[in-house]
Amino acid sequence: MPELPEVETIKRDLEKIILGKKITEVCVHHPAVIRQPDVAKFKQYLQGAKIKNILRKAKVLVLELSNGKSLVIHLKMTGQLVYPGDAKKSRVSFYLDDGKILDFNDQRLFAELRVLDDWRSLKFIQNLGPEPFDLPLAQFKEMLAPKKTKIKALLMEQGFVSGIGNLYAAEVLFKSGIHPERPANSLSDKEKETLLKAIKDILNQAIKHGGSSIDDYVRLSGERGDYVRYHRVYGRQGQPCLACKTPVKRIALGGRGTYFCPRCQK
DNA sequence: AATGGGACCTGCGCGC
DNA sequence: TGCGCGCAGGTCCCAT
Repeated sequence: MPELPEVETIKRDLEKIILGKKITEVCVHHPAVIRQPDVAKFKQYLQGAKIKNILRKAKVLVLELSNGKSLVIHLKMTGQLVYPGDAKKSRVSFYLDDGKILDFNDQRLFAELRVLDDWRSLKFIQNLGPEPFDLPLAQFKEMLAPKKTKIKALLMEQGFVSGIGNLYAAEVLFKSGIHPERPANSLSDKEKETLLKAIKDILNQAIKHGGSSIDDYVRLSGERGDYVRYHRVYGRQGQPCLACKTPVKRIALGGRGTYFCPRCQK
């Protein structure tokens, strides 16, 4: 569930709270989430290291450490970082030199934790398309031109643009008045412009409100993200469109729940 | 090349 | 009450 705005929110929360702190001990309660290297080395590389820098690439968090290595975290769907934690239902607990715990939770065990020498060389990172905020309109138009794929599927492709998932894809298409099944190359120049603006606007607004707490996502403090209040279509099937009162429709697109207004989105 | 489906997992809410 | 089932969606992988 965490998409760009949620991960960015966590990143900013982490910067305020744990930047500069030292990891004194790592307790791995569920080894499945440790993807690289093995658990013993994972712990060894982290223990005693200071958190020197925190960054986000698409939906991935990177904690650069004083020993030159990096802790790379992909929360996937149900991953959470919580501080201060109590190590009760966490998959991994990071004990910090302030005497408190940074807990990593993940109900469904999809998340991926790695310690790497060079996070930039991770294949997933290498394959990422541009971040929407760094994307000029001319380039966006060029990128869409040869694509026949349904626009919503394309927006969610991390190699195309990075950071957008199912929820924000639905919201930006509603705001743009574009039907999720439109072939990407059928969008007019005007629509492409509207769409890129909607992407930037909505992601920015969502960051401003600390992201969207739908299922598991919470901020570092455990607080919920407030952007749910501003959702127009996501999760609202059968309810009246906030613009025209037509019931919001839900279809399956690429196996994903897709919400849209059949009247406002053409 | 693009699309669809399954796999990875678990907990929740639903209908019976 | 309790069971089985579908569903939730980020990403990879495979088949068509």
